[in-house]
Parts: sequence; structure tokens; C-alpha cells
Amino acid sequence: MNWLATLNESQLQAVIHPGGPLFVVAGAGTGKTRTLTAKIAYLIMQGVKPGRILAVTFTNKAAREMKERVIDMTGPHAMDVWLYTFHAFGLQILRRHIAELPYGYKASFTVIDEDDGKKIVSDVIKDLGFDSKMFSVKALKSLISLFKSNRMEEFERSDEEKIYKGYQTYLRENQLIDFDDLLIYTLELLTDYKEIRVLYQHRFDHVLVDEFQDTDVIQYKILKILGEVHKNLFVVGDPDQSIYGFRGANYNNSKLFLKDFNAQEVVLDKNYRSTNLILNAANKLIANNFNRPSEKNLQSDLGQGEPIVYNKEQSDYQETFYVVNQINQLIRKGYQYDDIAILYRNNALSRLFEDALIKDGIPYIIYGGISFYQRREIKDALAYIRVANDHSQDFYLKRIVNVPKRSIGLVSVRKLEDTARHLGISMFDAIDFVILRGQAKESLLKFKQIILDLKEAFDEMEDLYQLMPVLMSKTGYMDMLKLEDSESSEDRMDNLKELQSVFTRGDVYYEGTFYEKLNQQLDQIALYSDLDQDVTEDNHVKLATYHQVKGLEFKIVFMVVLEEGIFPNDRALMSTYELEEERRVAYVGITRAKERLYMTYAERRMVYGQTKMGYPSRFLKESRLNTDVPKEHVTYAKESHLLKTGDHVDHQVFGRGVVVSVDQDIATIAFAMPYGIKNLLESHPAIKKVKK
DNA sequence: CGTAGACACTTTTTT
DNA sequence: AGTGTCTACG
Repeated sequence: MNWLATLNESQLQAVIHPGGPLFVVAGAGTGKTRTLTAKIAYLIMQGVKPGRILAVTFTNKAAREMKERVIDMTGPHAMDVWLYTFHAFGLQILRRHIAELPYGYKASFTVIDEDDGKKIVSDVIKDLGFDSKMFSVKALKSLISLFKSNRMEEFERSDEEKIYKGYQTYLRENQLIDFDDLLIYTLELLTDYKEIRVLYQHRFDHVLVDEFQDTDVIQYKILKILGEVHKNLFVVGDPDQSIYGFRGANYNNSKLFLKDFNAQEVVLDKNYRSTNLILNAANKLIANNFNRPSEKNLQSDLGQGEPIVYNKEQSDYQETFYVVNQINQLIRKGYQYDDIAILYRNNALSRLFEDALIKDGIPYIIYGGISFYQRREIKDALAYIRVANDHSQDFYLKRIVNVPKRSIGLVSVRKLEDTARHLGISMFDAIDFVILRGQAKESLLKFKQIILDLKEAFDEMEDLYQLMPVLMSKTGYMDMLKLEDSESSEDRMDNLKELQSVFTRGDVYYEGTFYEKLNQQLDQIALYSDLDQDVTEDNHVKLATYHQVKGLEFKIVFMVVLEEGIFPNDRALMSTYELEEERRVAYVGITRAKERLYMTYAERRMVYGQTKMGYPSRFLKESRLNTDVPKEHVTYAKESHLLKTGDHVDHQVFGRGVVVSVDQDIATIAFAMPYGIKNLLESHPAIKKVKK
């Protein structure tokens, strides 16, 4: 148990707390995960059966890491700890008990993602004969979500309510469940069904919660019920890092928990991440928020550190240039690209910086974007698998019935759907009965045969890795991609290969028959997000929104585009509540930095195609320390002429090249294809001059 | 059925 | 400015 000795006093106090409700207020970088895992390990050491401990997190990644750490600390029997995301926990409950609910769900229901949900909303709008221009699918989906999870009393318009009902009916008729339902139905089972409630209230002796500040109303109610009997709720969170209010996180849950459970509080404010000038700025900034349930002042033993660098540029373009220049200097000082993150308020801002980094040949990765399982080809493949697995999955059948193209158009699909509805059978079964002209009918019958062939092939399989090759050839999907022969079709083939390796790994993880393994794998995929993968292997500068890096840390952080209207965002200026959330986002940003923090903005910027004036974000002033020396704008016109026309160079990323021209400190260099001509800073560390 | 051009939108998004 | 979605036409 020597890991107990590695804890500081407040961490230890939390870990050995004898039970009963406890709120651990864990500031940024104060060893939150360490405390939580130590607590689980401690409970196990104290003789609590691992299977009687439930710990909930928000991301799969957090759940997985925590489980690995607990196993490291206490041995393999820690496998039995129920360590899940909220949604995965809900899924566990629903797979066992959903048939009790009066909605006609079977244990084999399918979990749909956000995009599928939007597609259904959009189909319902069309089905009801409404003018699709009158509705925003995105807005409606979010209204439906608000209503379902009790965050909105009623719909303002009766047609909105009709769409909601249509959506809900569609889900139920097709055995589909969305992310909201995973939590809502779980709560419903725990609330309305006494035996189920009692079962789970007594199934766990301890319930632990990570990132408590991000829980919403439904999640809180679930926790409240689970903890009602034994009261052993160990809750870790930082109200100052609550930045998902827009998504339903209820800032008041912290106060509610303290009150409802009369919980004790332990504050962790010893920081192990950042130097103190950085922490002071964070402390100063967040002190501007009035609504703070537990105040704390972060301090570390890491010394004063480097002063924060504030920088103003004349234009958005110059701001990117400044950042690129600083990055190059940092690399010369011995930092790795991997140590550096460029953080911004919204995804659209990534583009400018991306362009500048490309121009300079700096390797980078952008967080976010389309996640792997949202890619078209992946969703297509999964849809095929689902339909072959269960022919009555109309929603997924619609997706792939004409992919690859089989001349089954919208009209034919609509007719098939109507026929199915009329006869009260699935679309798949309706293929035999639908009345269509020769070509369409023939294509449908061919499609039906493909699905039947697939099913037959599946029945013969023992392992998941056998699945993809058969799928790709029988459906004609691979032929389609090969025929297309474009850059994007190559990407798509790569992604499908990646899916193949997902299944191959599934063979190791899961046990049982082919179908048992397949269903577990599909469940895992349904709750997967891209944040779950590790992206630390390569040496890259990271570009991300503040939201995307919550929980991460970097030696160097650039907080860019710190301009009023962008950060804080225009839409947040109207309400104190939202403004305080914006400030918490900035707080999260500052506290990501370990050694050096840069805060930059520009006076002129292109916004939606128009040049706008930029004013410094109030967060600059609010976080700025009196001791800071104001740093004036500096220009970077250097003329060192390290390279001249005709020189041969070797670049870390682009390989061999020849200098075409040199203008000031920018060299134009021709590299071999596929890289071509690049404009690079001649002093860039990735470039080496070589003798030909 | 497929696609060119009009037009509409643009905060953050752990599941 | 850039991108995704809808509509009208061949």
C-alpha cells in the first residue's frame, strides 16, 4: 500500500474518509484522478468487494485509464469494479431491465448516435408533410433533447410537439434508443420500479463520481437514488471547470449534493502541474466569478516560472505568424512539438493556424473533426452488419439499400416503406410484396439476396475478423471504392481497414459465440468517441478547442484569438450565467499550461467573410497580474540569409528539396511530390542544408 | 437518377 | 470565407 504515502494531506484525508457523502473539490492539476483511483484501491484493501463498487466517469478514456490504474494498484480482481461512463452504466441497466418499461423495447435494442437522431427528425418532418424550410433539424433535435430530459416544460409550437412525438414513436417502433434515453429510461426504471431500485441500491456499497461538475439533472437523480441507502457517495469535481452547461450540466448540482446529503467537503488546491505565475493568473481570473460554491487558490511547488507572454498583433494573419515564430524559437530552445498546444474558442479558428503551420512545415494535429465512427463508409459498413444481423432494422436498411448505387431511388424506398407500414412488417420483408416497375423491384430483390447471403456467411463465422472481407466483397462496396479511384476513396478504404482491426481486437477482448462477440462490439462502438484514442504517439503541435483539452496538460500553451465577441463569445454577453461559464472556459485554458503560457489577439480579423475590429478579451485584463511587465509588439523581420537560391536542403517532413528563392527570412523550396513548392522560414529547425 | 448552382448558416459537444 | 443542403434541370 505504499501508494498511500504518495498522497498529500488533503488527498489522504479524502481517501481514508470513513464513508458517508463526501465532496472532493479538486482544482485543476491537483491529482484528481490519483485521488479517485487511490480511493477505489483503498476500499478494496479495506475488504470491500470490487463488484460492489460503482465508479462513473464521463468519457470511456477516463473509465479505461482509471480501471487500469486500480488493477495496477490492487491486482486483477479489480476487474470486477463497475467502472463505466454514465451512458455505459445506463446501457448495462437497460440491457437487463428495459422490457419492464411499457414502451415495447426488447433487450436487443440498438443505440443510435446524434447524426442518426437528426436523420430521423428530418425524416419525421418530411413524413408529417411539413415544409422542411420551416424547421432547423439541429435546433429541433436539441429541443427534443431538452424536453425529454426535463429541462424544458413544453414545446412552444404544436407542430414541434408533433415532430417530437413522431420521433419518439419512430424510435420505439424500430427498437432504437438515443443517448438521452440511456439515462432517462435508467432513471425511470430506478424511480418507478421498486424491485429494480432496491436491487441496485443494495448491489453497490460505494458509488464514486468523476467530473461531478458536469452532471446534469437526470444523472444527479440517478446518483441520488443509488446513494440513498448506504450514503457512500464519493464525488470529485471542480465547479470552476464546469464548462458544459450548454449541454445540460447543472452547475447547481454541487450545492444540491452538499445540501441533499449534508456532505462533507475536502478541498484539493495543491497543484502539481503549473508554475505559480500561471496559477496566479488563473486564480485572479476566476475570482471574477461571483457564483462559486467552493473557492480555492491553486499553488504549486514549481516556482514562479516564466512570465505569461501577452501579445497583440495588427491582423489575424500576423497573429498566426507570431505563433509560428514563437513555436520555432521554442523548438530551438529544446522543446518538442509535442509539448505545444494552440487553444481557441471555436473550431472555425483552427483553419488560420493550420494554414500557417503547413506553410512553415510544422507538424500538427487538429483535435475534433469528424470522428471515426461518424464517417460515411464506417456507418455504411455497420449498417450492413446490423441489417444482416437483424433484418427488421428499417432505419439502417434505408441507409444502405442504395449504397453502392443499385438504382433504388428515393421514390422506391418511400414506396417500400409505405408497403411495410401498411402490412405491418419490416421493410426487408416487404420487398417481396411491394409493387414497383421491373428495374426497381429486381434491384430490391437482388439487395435482399445480398443480405441473406451475408447472414448465411455470418452464421458460419466464429471470429469477428472474418467479417469485413466478406462484407466488402458481397455488398460490392469495395468494387465501388476501387472504381471511384479518388483520393477520398483511398482514405475510405484505409478507414475500413481500420474497422477491420477494430474487429480483430474485439476477438481478443470479447468472449462467446460470433454473435455474442459482435453484439458486445457493436455496443462498445455505439458509445465510442474519438477522444478515446491516444494521439500522443507522434511529435505534433496540437490544435484544439478549450473544451477538447479539458483534463489534459501541455508544457506550452498558446491561447489565441482572445478577442471580445469571440471569447467571450457574443452570445454569452447577455447573461451573467453564460459569461461566468465563458470565464470558466478561459480558466480551463490557463490551467492547461505547465511551463509557458502565451495569450494573443489581433486588432483586425476576418469574421464570416468580413473584416472586423478586434478588441482585447476582458479575460486578458482579468487575469493579468500587476507585476507583469507590459510587452510591446515586436516585429520579426530578420535577414539572416542562411540559405540561398540553389541550395539543397533536407526537411524532416518533406525530405530533399532545392531552394528556389529567398525573400527576407522566407525561403521558397521545391520538394519532391507529393509536397511540391513550400514557403518556409529559412531558419526553421526542420530544415537542414546538405551538400548535393 | 445524378449534379450544378443557389442559398443558408456559422459556440462550445464527455455520450 | 467556407461548407453543407436544397432545388431545378438535363
